[in-house]
Amino acid sequence: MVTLKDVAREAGVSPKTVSRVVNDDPAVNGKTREAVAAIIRRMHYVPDHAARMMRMSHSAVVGLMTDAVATTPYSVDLVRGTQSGLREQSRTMLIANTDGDPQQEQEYWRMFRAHKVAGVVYATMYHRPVDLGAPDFERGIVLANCYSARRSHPSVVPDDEGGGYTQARHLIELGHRRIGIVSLSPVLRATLLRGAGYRTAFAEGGLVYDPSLDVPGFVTRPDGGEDIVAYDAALTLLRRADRPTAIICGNDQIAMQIYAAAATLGLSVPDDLSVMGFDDMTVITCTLKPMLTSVALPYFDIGRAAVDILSRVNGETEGPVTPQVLVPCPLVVRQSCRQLV
Amino acid sequence: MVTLKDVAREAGVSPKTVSRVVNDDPAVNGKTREAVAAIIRRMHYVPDHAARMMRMSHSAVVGLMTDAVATTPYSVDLVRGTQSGLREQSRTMLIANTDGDPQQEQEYWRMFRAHKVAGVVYATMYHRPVDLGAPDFERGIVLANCYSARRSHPSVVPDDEGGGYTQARHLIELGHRRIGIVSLSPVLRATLLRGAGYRTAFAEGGLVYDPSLDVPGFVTRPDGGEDIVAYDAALTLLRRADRPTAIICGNDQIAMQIYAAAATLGLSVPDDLSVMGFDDMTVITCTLKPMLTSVALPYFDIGRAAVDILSRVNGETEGPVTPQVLVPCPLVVRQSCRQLV
DNA sequence: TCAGGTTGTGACACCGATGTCAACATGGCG
DNA sequence: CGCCATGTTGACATCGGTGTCACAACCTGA
Repeated sequence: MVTLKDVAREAGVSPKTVSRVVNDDPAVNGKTREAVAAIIRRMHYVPDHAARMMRMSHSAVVGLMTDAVATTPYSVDLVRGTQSGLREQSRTMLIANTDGDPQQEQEYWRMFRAHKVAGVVYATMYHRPVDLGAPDFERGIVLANCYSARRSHPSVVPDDEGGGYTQARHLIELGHRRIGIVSLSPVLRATLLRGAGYRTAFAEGGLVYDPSLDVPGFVTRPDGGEDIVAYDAALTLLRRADRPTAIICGNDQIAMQIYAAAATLGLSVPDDLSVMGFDDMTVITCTLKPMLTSVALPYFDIGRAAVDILSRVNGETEGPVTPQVLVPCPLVVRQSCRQLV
Repeated sequence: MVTLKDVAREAGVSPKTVSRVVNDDPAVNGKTREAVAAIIRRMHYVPDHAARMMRMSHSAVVGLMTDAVATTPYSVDLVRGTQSGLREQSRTMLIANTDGDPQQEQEYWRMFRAHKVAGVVYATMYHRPVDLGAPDFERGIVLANCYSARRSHPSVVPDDEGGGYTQARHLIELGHRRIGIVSLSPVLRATLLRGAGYRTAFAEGGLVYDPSLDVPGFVTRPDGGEDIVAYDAALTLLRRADRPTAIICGNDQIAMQIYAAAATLGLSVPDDLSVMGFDDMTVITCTLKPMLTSVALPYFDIGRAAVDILSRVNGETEGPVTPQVLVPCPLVVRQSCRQLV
């Protein structure tokens, strides 16, 4: 390990002066600065994070605590967004994945304290309320994709209601009047919120909401897992005499099964049936034929926004700390929805 | 911050004794130990990671450097596996995502040095050779999903050749004699290796390898991106008079398009056509109707193995340091391949 | 009873950086 | 010429732990 002292000795100055150069302290003579900087480069000196942190009493690392988000394909973008935001602050990220186990979570809170992380982004896989207990933790905490029922921490969540509205609105604008819905599991908050969005759009467009056209595409097994039943649900919907001309899906996987059901019945997407996805998982949306129009779940932006709020909570950045940030879910138009004449 | 000294004062012992209790040093009287432990709990004392690290000169954190692996749905399992392995060693993980940018990578190497990480797992999105340059970094480095052309670091890679063999072998055992292949981009190492696996299995089964049945499902655009063309490729294959009874896919996305092509031609999977995926992305494999038989890319195991090797490289664990570990790609049988009579 | 060993504990220096404050050189001004 | 402002640098203490070594108290066996 090359240390500050080594550099100082080599440069014939005091350690403090080297420290000044490293930290861009203006109170250093130009000549001295360059001489020292040259030696730093030559010796590959890298300041010791631990020592610095000890002296400064907080670190340039932010903790990311997740239940499973970091490890499911659904929402890795949240990790990317968080990292991207941190990079701009020259910070890095310590990842803790609890798998939903409270004991692991406890451990990781201790770990974060031990590391004196500058703050924590607490993210969940599903948009849902959380109760953090009292993780005696002094620095800022921001919730991502979840929110505190007791409003104890600021949160950043996707605008599911707006997303639902966007899905329905787009189809209505294309002239669809009979629109089926194959939703996520009814227990999810997202389902509830998007439902509200559909109704608003329907009302605006003068459509009546028909509950018989609104069916779940996932069912919960007794063991807590989920089974996708969108294929069968779609078959039922599409065999009706008054079958819908368009189907709104709770996610892109459901859309995949809708495509399959349509194929089974000899219906063409989008000629006979328009399909609207949700999540915008490109692995699916860009692989389906025709490519799937979807509404993106803005995980990347959620991550970035969370980091942003975090630095405000900690007072490192100017700006108000809003208790909840709603991140919009943008429409991504591809080829699966057609204009009705 | 509660410090060691605070606890010591409260307990009426020296800081060193508290330190001993924290570190399970046996040279502490039982009574003293319990008294101190009680106070530690009461005061919520958590040892300062930075101070400890400074004194001990290495940390309990391992760096995970990735080009994009941490942030693509394909391989998050690698992150999970790494974490799982580290957890058993009571370690944690600092994540660095370079997006393939050498400058960012340079920065992150510095960052890892500054953090004195105990080692680095260097993972890539695609199975490929890498050249690390000379990241003057003293601690162990293990490559995951990639390997050093100059054999300068141990690596853990998927057994693509074995995976290809498994795909072909399974279909041959089911009685298929005409097998089409829709592969990944030919520039990928995986494509090459799996091709070798196919041939071995074909030879063993007495089949002749017919190049006209082996077509790429992805093409590289001039801008470097990739377009999936498996649908069209499959249509061509399936319109032949002597159409194959089974198709081996380079990944599960390709399989999705094969399903679509089959549906277009009125062919049923698996009655008229068996389809074999690769990767085992459950988002796809369990959503397709019928569910897709695939060969799993064992990212989780690769992550775990990498951590394992890393602790050997650093001499923390007994065991040989093998220059390259091949992790098998297991067959996951579902409903898309049928036994021919 | 005493030499020699074991156990339990504390004093102190040190890891590598930075904040504080003092010291020194320089130059301008009355 | 004396004095103060300004610019530049270094000595030293300090952050929170742990390694080293000394030391006291207690045991053991001759």
